[in-house]
Amino acid sequence: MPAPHVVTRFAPSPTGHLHVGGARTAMFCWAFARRMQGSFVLRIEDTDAARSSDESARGIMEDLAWLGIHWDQGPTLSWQGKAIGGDPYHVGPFSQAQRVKTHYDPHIMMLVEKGLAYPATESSEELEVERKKATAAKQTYRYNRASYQRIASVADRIKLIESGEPHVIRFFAPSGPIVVKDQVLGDVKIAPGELDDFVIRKADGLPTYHFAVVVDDQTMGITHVLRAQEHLINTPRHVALQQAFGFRSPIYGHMPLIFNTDGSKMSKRDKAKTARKALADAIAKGGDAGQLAAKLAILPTELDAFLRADNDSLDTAERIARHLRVALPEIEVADFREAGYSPQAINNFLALLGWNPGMKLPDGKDLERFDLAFLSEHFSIERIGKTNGKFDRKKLLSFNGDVLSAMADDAYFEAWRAWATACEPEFASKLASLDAATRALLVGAVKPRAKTFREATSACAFVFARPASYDVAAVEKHLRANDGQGLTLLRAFSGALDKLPTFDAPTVHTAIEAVATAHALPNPGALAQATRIALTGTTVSPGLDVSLALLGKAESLARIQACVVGHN
RNA sequence: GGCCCCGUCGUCUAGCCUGGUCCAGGACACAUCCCUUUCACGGAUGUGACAUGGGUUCGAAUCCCAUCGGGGUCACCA
Repeated sequence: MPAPHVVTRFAPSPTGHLHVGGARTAMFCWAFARRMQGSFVLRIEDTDAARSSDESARGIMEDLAWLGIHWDQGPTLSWQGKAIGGDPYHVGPFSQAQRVKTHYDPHIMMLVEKGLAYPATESSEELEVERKKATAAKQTYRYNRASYQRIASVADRIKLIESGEPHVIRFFAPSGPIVVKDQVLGDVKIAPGELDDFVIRKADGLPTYHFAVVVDDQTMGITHVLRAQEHLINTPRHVALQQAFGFRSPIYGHMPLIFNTDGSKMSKRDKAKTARKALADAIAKGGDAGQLAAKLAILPTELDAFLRADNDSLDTAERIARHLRVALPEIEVADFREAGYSPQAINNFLALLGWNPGMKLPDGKDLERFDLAFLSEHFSIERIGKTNGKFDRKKLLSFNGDVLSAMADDAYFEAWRAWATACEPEFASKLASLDAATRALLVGAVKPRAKTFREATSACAFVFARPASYDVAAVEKHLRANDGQGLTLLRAFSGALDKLPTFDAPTVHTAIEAVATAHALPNPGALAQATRIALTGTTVSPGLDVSLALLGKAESLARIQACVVGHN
């Protein structure tokens, strides 16, 4: 099989979940490969042995698969009965840790033999001292090539490398200027002397990112590198290495970064921050820290440390959030997945953050809503923007609401159930137990008032559970006021409902109006609100007729009865 | 601080390359109104931006320069 003329890659390091920024990078790489009828590679950059894990590599792959961003080459993942990945061009393996002896070491030795790389024996601590000195003197630190000068011959260098004495390998940086050809930003020139002799192999024998990337991009035939702008500054190093080897440089495109709306970095620590604030508020309102710790099953000292921001434990944050019922911000793709977002909305929103099709709809409005299929036909590097973006959750939420409400009722129900099966198993079994008519009624009730599946779930929670308590202010206003008018109406309504031969929404609707008219109400509002309180404990619910029909006659009457008795 | 990147409504952006059709268009958010038995959905309307200052030009959001502002990066992390 001849190699395709366009090969892109997404190369995450498996040190956590897939970040939304990473998801966007992957999507653009995927889309460009599709558009050019090329190939898309997934490569796992696990050269940081301490922080990498197979578990997170697998999580990243699952998130990508869930988003619909499927790779043509890379580690294989079986997903919904299909296999994603594989090695059709025999360029694997796709985990860098597995390429050390076969790929990196030989290439490193080539450079050493050419005099373009050399072992260096300074310890990290020694270098740190030098760095601090330079900073104190307001100078830019650059490695001084001491080891290069000290061991001047290639033969001696090889001897040192083979001796087992601790060392790193450094690359002898070229003295000329480096130009990075970037299709998003234009040519970026780096002056001579800006590059120092960076490390290409660490003391543990693993290559650094800079080195592995260059060798892998070459050996995997990568033609286009799309990545975040934070890597721009690294690119001259990669170009310098490519030139040392005589490799052709791929075409680069550095994409703008994504931040929180307040301009801060979107990171996992945001979850800890949110939880910490909630905790501080709870304590300020008179909550006892010791009791809280006990309820959370956390050591008081631990909780205290968290509160003082001595640590950002995710586990602690999640316990606090669950207990205090606050929502932690979604940061990673997995978070959005659990919150009941649809992949299509996430892809659409992310694609628009830094790219734009630049097309108009027939009515003159901008074309903004599209899916992966559209991207695979229309994506272009030229239309990637240059300015950093802020992640506006409200817009994503709005997109998600639109995607969900555009789904046919059956499809909606199936997607909802699939989400619940993965994220809310108890609720999933409740959904599964419903008959077809009730399902349709439920979807109709919930779809327009929920922007995520999690919201849909809480919007219909009342169907599956009687009110645990009644909203005090609402009871005062809608049941007790006017000499208990609400309670009187409830009794009358209960009698009317009891006499209904059938209990579907239209029949119930007629009954509501009949009772309202009989009591000379200007509109059914007073009756409706009283009934809502009886059914849900609050004044918020789907349409009252639908809510009653959903509960059924017996359950509706029981709740009204319980409410009336409880408030006499 | 050095080096590099960027600067259009609160946010994401269209327009910029190829100056006039832009007293700058769309989307989300916000506000008001309509619909309505609540909350939503839906419909209508509105508020709101070319960072600043100089050039070039008959004409500049669009070209040039400077200033200011934001960001990235300065590891044996990626």
